[in-house]
Amino acid sequence: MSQSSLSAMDRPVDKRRDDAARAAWLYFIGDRTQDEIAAQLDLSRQAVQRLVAFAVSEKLIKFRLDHPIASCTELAARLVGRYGLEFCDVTPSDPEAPGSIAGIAGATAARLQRLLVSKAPMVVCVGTGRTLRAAVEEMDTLDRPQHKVVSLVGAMAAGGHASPYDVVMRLGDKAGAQRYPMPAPVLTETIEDREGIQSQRAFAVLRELREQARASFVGISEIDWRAPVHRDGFMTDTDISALIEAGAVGEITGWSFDAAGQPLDCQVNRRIASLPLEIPPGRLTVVAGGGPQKVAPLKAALKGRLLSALITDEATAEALLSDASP
Amino acid sequence: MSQSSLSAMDRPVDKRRDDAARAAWLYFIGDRTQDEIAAQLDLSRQAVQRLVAFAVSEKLIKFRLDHPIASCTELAARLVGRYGLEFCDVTPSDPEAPGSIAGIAGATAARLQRLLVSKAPMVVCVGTGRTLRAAVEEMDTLDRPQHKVVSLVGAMAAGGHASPYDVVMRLGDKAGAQRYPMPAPVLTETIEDREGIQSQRAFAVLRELREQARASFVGISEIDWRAPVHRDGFMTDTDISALIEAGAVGEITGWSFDAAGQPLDCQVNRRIASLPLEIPPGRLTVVAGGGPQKVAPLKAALKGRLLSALITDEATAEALLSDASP
DNA sequence: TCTTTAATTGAGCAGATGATCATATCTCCT
DNA sequence: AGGAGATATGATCATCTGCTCAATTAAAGA
Repeated sequence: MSQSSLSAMDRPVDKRRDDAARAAWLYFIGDRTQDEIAAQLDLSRQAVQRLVAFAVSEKLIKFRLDHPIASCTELAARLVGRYGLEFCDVTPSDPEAPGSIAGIAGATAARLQRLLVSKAPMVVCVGTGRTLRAAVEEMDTLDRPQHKVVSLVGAMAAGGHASPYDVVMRLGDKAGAQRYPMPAPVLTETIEDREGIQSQRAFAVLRELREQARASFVGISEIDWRAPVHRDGFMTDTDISALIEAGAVGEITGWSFDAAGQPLDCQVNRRIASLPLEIPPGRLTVVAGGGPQKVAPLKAALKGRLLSALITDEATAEALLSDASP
Repeated sequence: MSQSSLSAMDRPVDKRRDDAARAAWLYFIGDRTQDEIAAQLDLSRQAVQRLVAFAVSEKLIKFRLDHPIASCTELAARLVGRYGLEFCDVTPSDPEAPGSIAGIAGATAARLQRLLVSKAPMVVCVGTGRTLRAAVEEMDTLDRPQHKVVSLVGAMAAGGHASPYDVVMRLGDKAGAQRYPMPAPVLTETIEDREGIQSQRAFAVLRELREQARASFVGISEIDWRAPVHRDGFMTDTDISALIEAGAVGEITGWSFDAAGQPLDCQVNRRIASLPLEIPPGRLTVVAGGGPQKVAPLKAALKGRLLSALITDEATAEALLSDASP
């Protein structure tokens, strides 16, 4: 008495996603109520409600704003002008949720997408972190095996466990591109360890690919006792102490810099295994990030010209333009 | 006692769109309730409700499905196989609203977008009609002054009044591209009229551009007493009678064809001022359309190889694949 | 086979949303 | 200035949606 077809039964997971996509389509694009959809798909209303929620949470259905909000545009223009950026995207922000990265992730996704849809083979470098991770989630799936996605930074802690915020692999999946992860921790135990790891063949490949890269997308973080690199176990208490001592205010791909945006010449930075922090002219270095805790790092990075393009939110943009020095 | 800035007052329309965009952003992307948004923007809850509705109706905010629904994919593959198409997109359809073009418009918009985002200068030809018009609405705004958008068909009725479904101008606006409308009615009074119009300089330009076109996007319609060309006043009762008499089942850019997809050699077609119906190899001719009334025309057009790519909905795709001949 | 645990389902409800309508406000014309 | 018509606003209510919880089913293990 089974009503289901053969192919439907052996792939229950895909079936669920299919149904969710269909329900969400009818709900958002077809503009029907959940009751109507339930009748059409022969389900209960709540089943439909669950499918729609599932589709939204899995991002089978995507929302995109296609209207330049004047105040955001203006902030972006001022940031471009003041810091000589290639471009700057400013998304609205939710005053109630200052740490929310939904908007920044969406805007970053749009930039990544625009770059990667093109068919001419291309190398794109990426860092790690929650923001980039969320951005990749927001992208449409592509199939571009001619492109190469290269990691600027390892996704392993010294202990050997992987970060859940690894970006290369996921971006590789989303874009259908070749993936070049970095087989190294962010921070090695000793300088000798770092030299050992970096003398490996795989590292030379990464360095070479980096030379050809069209753009790099990286996150940015504060250096303090709440620093993500610390929370996620990439750096120990000792490391953080040393960095704070040395005047670090933020880091990009593991490299710590001071309030003037100068990379620190300290013991910790000497053990960082990431590719060097450099923005060769002509190649885009896009920093995506926002939230109160990232204002100081961003201000420093902008001063030190550690980036050539910025994606942030309204509140952060305002803070960056306010003349109050940190 | 005014709270508004100078720039906000002199552009009340943009202000409203800005607010709507912001409210919609907070609602769909920020995932806040209308009450919360009202508190943040210092408006009443209903004002927010209206702004969100406005943003949706004006398509400031867009919904997009990013998941291949298995049954649609399969139908598309079968259509590609049977008719040797370059590609075929099949969107879900709403059984309750068989004439709805929301899905087809979205899919067509995605194709147009993908084509026009690329920066290499490009010529794209378009027809007219409700479907294409809706598709253009769904597109993101672009700025590509290097591209040229060319009309395959005039947007004027014999009486001189313009069709509200003109596509070139709107697509030109959306894409920021150069626009080449056709300065002619769809159907002229006499063959001499047509020859006169077509001997004008502007026509030669259109013909030339057509040669360079990367792709053409056109609609399709039935020829009967409910035909859009009739309803919109492009063709008279006499014309329709003659076409039905001659065995017409559908038309593309004004050119009527029979059930085998052969363009008719009749008096009406001899007075059509549109550019000729031809699909040169290597150049894409995309037909977008769906709904019960378009099944017969589509079947004919597919048989006659009048198209090289198809964008339609699930129900139409099923009908096209069912072996019942018309 | 029986038990335990986990996953699914639908009823019920509280809150969120969209529509209607009466009132207030604005605009344009005389 | 006055008034007709159009437009915007907020109160009210019906409907829609999302959540919780208890019941049921399915799955895994003893």
